[in-house]
Amino acid sequence: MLSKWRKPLHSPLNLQILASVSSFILSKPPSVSTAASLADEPTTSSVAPDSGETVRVILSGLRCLGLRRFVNRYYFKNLISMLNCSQVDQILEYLSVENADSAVDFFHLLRNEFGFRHSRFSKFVVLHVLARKRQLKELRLVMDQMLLEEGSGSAPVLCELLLSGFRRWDSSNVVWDVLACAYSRSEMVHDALFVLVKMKDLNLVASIQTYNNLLYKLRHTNIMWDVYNEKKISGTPQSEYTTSIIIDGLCRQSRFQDAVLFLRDIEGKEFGPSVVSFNTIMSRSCKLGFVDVAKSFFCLMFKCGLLPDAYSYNILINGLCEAESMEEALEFTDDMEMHGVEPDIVTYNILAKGFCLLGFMSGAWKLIQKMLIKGLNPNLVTYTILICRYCLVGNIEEALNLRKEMISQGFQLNIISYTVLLSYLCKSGRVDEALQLFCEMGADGLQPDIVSYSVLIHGLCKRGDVQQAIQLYSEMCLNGIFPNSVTHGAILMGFCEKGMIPKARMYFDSLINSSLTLDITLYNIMIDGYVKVGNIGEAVKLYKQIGEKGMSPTIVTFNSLIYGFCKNRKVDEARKLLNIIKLSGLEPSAVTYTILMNAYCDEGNMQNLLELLPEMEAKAIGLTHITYTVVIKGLCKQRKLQESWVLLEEMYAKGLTPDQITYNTVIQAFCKAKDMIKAFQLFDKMLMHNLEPTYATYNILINGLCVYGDLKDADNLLVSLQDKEINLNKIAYTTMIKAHCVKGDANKAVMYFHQMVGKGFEVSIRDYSAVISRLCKRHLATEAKYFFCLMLSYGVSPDEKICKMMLNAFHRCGHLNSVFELLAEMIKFGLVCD
DNA sequence: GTAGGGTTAG
Repeated sequence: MLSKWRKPLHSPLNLQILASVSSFILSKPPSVSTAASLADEPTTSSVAPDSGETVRVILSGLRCLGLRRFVNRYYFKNLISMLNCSQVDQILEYLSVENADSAVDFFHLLRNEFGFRHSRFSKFVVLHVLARKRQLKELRLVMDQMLLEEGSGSAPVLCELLLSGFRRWDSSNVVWDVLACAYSRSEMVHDALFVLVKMKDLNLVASIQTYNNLLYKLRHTNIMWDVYNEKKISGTPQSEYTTSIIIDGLCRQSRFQDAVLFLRDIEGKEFGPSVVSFNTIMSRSCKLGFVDVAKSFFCLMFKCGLLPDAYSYNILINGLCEAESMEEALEFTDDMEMHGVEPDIVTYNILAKGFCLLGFMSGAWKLIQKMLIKGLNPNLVTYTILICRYCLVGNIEEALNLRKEMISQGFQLNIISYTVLLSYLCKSGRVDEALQLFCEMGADGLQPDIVSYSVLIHGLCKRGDVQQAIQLYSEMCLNGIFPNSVTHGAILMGFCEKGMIPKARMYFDSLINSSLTLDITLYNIMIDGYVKVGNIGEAVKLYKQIGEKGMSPTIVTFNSLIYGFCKNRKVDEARKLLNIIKLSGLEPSAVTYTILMNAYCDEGNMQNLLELLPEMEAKAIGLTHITYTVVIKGLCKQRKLQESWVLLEEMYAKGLTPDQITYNTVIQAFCKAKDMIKAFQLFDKMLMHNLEPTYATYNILINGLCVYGDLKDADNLLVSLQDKEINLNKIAYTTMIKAHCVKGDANKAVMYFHQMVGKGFEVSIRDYSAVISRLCKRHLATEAKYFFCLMLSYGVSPDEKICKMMLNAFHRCGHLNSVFELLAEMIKFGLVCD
């Protein structure tokens, strides 16, 4: 009864099963004594059927009834639910010979309806059955499921089992091959390589699909060549994808020249350059910014007798759009049509993005009209491109409206479109709205992924909510999504921003030591954390470690170090780093120069500051709005107010948008120059440009009026702001209080003090101290005493300094009773007095 | 082949 494809069963146990099974098939009921000898373990109960008997009874039932009817019988159902792994192994092994279809069905039935956890042996039995039946799709599914359960590093165990238990099974080659391929597909590349080595030992040949898959996964490493050479030796026939994967790999390894040589080398061979290979190299050329090179390859395709497909055109059009050569992109679109290749939805999306990049929203909309006329409907990508654009220019409301429109058009947003919205909500500080949207996403039935989680975790950390971020992080892990270095970077930054440097460092070390997340950005975040607290020493140590770990610093690394030296007033050291940047083959950025300029500005060294500008120009590094602000700050310091105003105008002319800090800088300078009229003109200009003034803007104006203008005007300004329900921070009030104290108007000071407390601001001993000290200086001892009592009534304990100030004032004003009262209070508070 | 996430400056 053994079929030809099947290895002979050799273990004694299997032989016994087989013996009993054949007797069973011949309709002879198995004797209890035979059954007992088949049991894995001695039966302890005389009522329950022993193991071997159960197996035989089930096999008998299956044979007589067929699976469906069998499982509907209560008796059998009950029996199945009591099966153990070894019994299932026996049943499946038998069925694989007798009735392959029912082996597979029985396997699935146990797993899906009985929640049975199959042994590796059972899984391999079914995999071999599927391989024999050439049911490759299902074979891959079962294999994927198996590897998901086995996890990384399981290859040795599985190979051992294949070798010991299935070596002579038919279709063993297919199972080995699918195993290698599944490991590769499931990102367990080392396991895939292990299987490949074992296959070579067994003289089994892997399929080209497996080789291509593995090559694809390894295309960014040198191991790619080992696999490629192995494939050549094994004699596996090439496919046209193999060459395009190699070319893609070389491009990704920044070996563009080698990729071109490889392409040239394979010309004329059986699988010479294909359209796919050309597309790959064109795509890479564009990504490297060499659109012209891509164009030459495009022409070369014709010369090689190949016709570009829609992909080729789209790649080139996309490259042209990204290089902002919109006109040429449109020309190629026409050319595409002329050559009988119809522009598809991807072409239109690429062009729409091109218009968006140039800021021509109207162009994008017109294009969509044209697309509709051609009978092509916008898809999710089209909408996402538009949402991105609205967000980028800060118009999140319009982006959210577009979401509503999408829903009304019957589109369900996918994870990517939601993540765009989440990201920009977080970036503009609207983290709570992002969390709300995140919930809506879940209600839409969308599972958040690593990117959407990371966006929110980052948003929370940036806001200082590390605790909540960690909660979300745990939730993510519980959902089976594992953090990557981007997620870790967010948490690390959260610790740094909170000033929890030792904790950040511990976290950092654990990440770096795991070597799975060796990432330069993590170094940059940690280095920046150190320099922000002034610890340039540790920052430099980490910088040195970067090289030791075989990585290279980026311009961000250097910028943070330069910032650190500047912060420690070692501007010369910082400047030296500028040369080291150039020696490391990196280019300084606008940020590099801005940090240095700011340091020179703080030193009052305008000459050095201004000398950097032509250097930037020579390197074609554009000034950012922050660079301008720093230059303006420098000019303001030199009281060159007119020039700074001119620069502000120049920014608009150059398409840069001055922000609140730019305006605050110039406004403050005009205040200091007692030119409150110009200060308020700038304030109006700011409003005209739809710039929301910050707390600092109001504080600067209030302080300006208090110190350099008329205090009454300051009172009026505060009232008018309060009338407009504009939020002010504590500094606005302390400024007013200070000014009135200095002027000696204690009543007004008291009034603002009460307003400040009424707004819920926390008032510290320092705030009381500031008021009391000013009042004491003006010999207003009674008023000072009022604030002192107020402080005690709010439960704020006095310190020695404040008491001494008051004692002096009382003495000077001859308030002897108050002196004694205060001394009594001081004793109560345990304050020593001489 | 088109859409999403991280680090630096005032």
